[in-house]
Amino acid sequence: MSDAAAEAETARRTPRERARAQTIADIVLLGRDHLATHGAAALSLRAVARDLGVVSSAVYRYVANRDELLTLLLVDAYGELGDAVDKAVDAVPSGDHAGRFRALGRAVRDWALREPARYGLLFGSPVPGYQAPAGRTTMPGTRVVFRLISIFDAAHRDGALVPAASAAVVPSLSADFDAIRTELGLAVPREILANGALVWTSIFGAVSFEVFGQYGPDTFSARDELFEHHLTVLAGLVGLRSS
Amino acid sequence: MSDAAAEAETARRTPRERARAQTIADIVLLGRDHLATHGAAALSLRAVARDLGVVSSAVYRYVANRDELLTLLLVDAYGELGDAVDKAVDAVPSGDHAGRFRALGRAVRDWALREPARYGLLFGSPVPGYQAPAGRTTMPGTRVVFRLISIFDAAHRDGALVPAASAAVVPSLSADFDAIRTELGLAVPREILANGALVWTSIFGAVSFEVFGQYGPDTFSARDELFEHHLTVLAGLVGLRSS
DNA sequence: AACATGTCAAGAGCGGTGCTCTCAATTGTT
DNA sequence: AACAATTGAGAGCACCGCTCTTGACATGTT
Repeated sequence: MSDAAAEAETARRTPRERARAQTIADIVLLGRDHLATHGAAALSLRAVARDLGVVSSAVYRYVANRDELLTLLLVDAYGELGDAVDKAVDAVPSGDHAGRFRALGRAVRDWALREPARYGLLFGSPVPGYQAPAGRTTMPGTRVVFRLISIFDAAHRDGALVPAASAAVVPSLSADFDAIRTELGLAVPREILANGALVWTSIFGAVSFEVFGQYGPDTFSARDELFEHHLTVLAGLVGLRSS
Repeated sequence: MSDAAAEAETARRTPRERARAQTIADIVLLGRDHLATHGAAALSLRAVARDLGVVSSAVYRYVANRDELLTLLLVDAYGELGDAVDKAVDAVPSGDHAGRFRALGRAVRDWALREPARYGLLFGSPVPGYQAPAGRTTMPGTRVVFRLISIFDAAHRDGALVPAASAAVVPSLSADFDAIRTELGLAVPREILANGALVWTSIFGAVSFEVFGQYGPDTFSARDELFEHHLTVLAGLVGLRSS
């Protein structure tokens, strides 16, 4: 056991620390509820304190300020989305790359529709005055996109990507994608990666429109089918033949 | 002149009404500034009153409540975005359909990057507790998408859409798109329309990622080129050959 | 010119928010 | 049992949205 782990273990041992960790966990849980029902911008420490059965100033013993709670909820939501995506993707055989892609897209959409307020916290307009601490949020925040890229890369290594007539990538963009390729050790060519970036943002564009109510209430009655159709088209953009 | 217009003209005539309209316009202007700097959720009537040089309760003479001001700002922003898009599209010859499509996409992105907070109000997470009155917002809110569709339709009528191997549209979706086609009097086939819906959401997905800071600060240095590349790919989805 | 009407800004006040500080009580440790 | 760390409570500050009342002002009519 490492020193840090041992220290953490010791810290967990004392009843004080255990109680403290439990209280923080409760606060996050209550904050999650409050966030889901009232939205991110309306998240109120006082309301959390009320639900916790404690006076407002007491929660500051456990959470530095509102931004800190927001950060906790952010990593909490990122983690849950990442878990949902991983579970959905892992349920599809590793050889079925198109199936895994579709599973990822569906998992994102399903989670977003189930948790609209938390999705809004992650991918909606930034909370005014709040800047997410990169050190604590980039890691959980990049899980899903890394998973998506790994699907593309695995498909490419398996020779499962049909070479499509993809648009050429201008030199300045090539530098960006080449940097990503070397950093992540990818074999997939940069043209696919460039289209993959569009696929990535397009999934969230479609999901955001649905979650944020940009489609009118009546324009689309077959929203599941619409999203499935979009997934099919997007899969084609990277050369994934639908299974 | 219609009765309503005559009535409006008469109402405008009285100095009282003129002053009142001017005050409301000032409030919207100040609210726009406040929105741009502090975000939608932090929009404060008191702050607007301060900037107006008036006590807080006085603004309620002109604007019913915070939601009312939000609605005014919403239609104001929709109008400005629509104007920017129309201007950009009209600057391209009507026969250059691909050029008009790209102009639309660029106009949306440019406006969004110029006005991130107002863009967030239109296309970001909904403001908690606020429900936009459909009767006043759907009309200005659908200008851009109608313009996009009209570009697709004009290109189709000109025979400028190269028939691509587009995915088949399932029956339940066909009903939705056929309803749109008849309602708007479109000649473009539903397969193109289905891909056009994806193009529509994808543009906003890409723009939202950029405006809301979902790309890390370092992942893409050539963002203009990335968006141009995405436009090229998206144009191909509806069979628009880039000019 | 005098009056009645309509409109306005101002102020007080309600309950809510984030956050800080002090003080007393509880708790775990020794 | 005594000590020290930790905790909750309460008061308080400045801000918010919103309502109501009051007094001043301008307007249009008589």
